Amino acid sequence: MGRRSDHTPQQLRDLLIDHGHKLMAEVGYARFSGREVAKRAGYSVGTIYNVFGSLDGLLSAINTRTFGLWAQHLQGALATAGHDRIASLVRGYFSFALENPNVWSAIYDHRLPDGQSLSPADLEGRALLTSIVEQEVRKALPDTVDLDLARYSRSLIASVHGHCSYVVSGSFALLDETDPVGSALDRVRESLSVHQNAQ
Amino acid sequence: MGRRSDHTPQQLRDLLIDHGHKLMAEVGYARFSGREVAKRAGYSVGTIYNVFGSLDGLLSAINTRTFGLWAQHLQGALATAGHDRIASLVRGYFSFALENPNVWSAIYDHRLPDGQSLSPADLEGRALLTSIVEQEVRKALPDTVDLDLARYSRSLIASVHGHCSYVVSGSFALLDETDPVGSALDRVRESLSVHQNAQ
DNA sequence: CCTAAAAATGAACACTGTTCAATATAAAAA
DNA sequence: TTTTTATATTGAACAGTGTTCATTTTTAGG
Repeated sequence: MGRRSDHTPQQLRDLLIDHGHKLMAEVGYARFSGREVAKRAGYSVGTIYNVFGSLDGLLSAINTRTFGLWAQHLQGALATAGHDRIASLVRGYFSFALENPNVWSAIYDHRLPDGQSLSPADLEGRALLTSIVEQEVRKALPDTVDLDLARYSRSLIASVHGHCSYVVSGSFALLDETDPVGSALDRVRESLSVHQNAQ
Repeated sequence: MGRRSDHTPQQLRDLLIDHGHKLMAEVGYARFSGREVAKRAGYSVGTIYNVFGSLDGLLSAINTRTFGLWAQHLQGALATAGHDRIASLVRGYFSFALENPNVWSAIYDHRLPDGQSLSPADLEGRALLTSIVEQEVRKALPDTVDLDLARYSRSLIASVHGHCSYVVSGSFALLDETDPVGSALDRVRESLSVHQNAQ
């Protein structure tokens, strides 16, 4: 076959990402299969390579979609937040991961081969999440604070991420950790308080 | 063949873990192969299943060995530490990961199938690391501090872990993060300072 | 209607994890 | 010493994987 008229190139791209994302949510990174994605989309294996160049390309696109959903989730949490927006942010970070463990984990499970890096489109699709956090961190600190806010925000994200990844991977379950979200939030608050009170 | 006399059961176990750990260091989790481990050890595929029950069993054992080496690395760092033992600990955490990225990442890449959990032997082999940190955190705080030190130590580990995993996975490289170890240490110090000064 | 360009295919290849009947070996019994 | 028994080891078989690419099908333009 060739040049079927049932999908434009863009539609085909989206279709494969749709089915890929669903499959990832169902079975997780370890059981993910490119062949299965093609089958579900009604195309054959080779099409993935025509459209994305490689399986890594599809996986990157799937994960970029997850970043988008995650950013939406955070914006939803902030929209209904009270005065403590930082708490809403941290809770939103965790709740997305816990509600979507397979696609969330896939973000960190997938690593590009040495030398390769994400496409500009993928990078752009993932930047929103960081910028949301940075905006809230800025609001939480006095204008006079002497900090590289981009760097500092990424560091806070890293702290929360560490807690979250222990929860999702199950390392914390074993240790009877009852409130990992609370611990993460405590660490963030401690750091913010240091910089709020600095002169 | 059967009952070869060139290795005792324990020696065979260790031999497979040796070669498995080396292969993991060379190629990383994604390219790891049980067949290849067996071949290098001079045995056939089935032997892995005889000895470890499953490939997950071998992978768990390999990762437990990594935990052991990591704990040794931290003890080495503490042995030559000056007055700032917390800094040595955080730097040791990072330097092990950066010097052994493949085996370090494999700890988090490998996840047991749903319902399965680590053997008691594996759990015990991994506990040392946490206990080393807990001991140092205890030393860094006044005896009067009102904290669950086990929980609190795990939370600090999670914070450092988050920074470290961003470095090893390359997420931070992209963002021109020049000093992730410094950021991690800053967050730890901020938290400790809050509890050192509390009354 | 014909042709040229492009999209879609799927067989082929080299790998993977896992199982398990068959086999080779060592230790125990005769 | 020979025979038997128990068990450690094997590797073919199976069902899957990612990746390539010559072949085929379809569409669009002349």
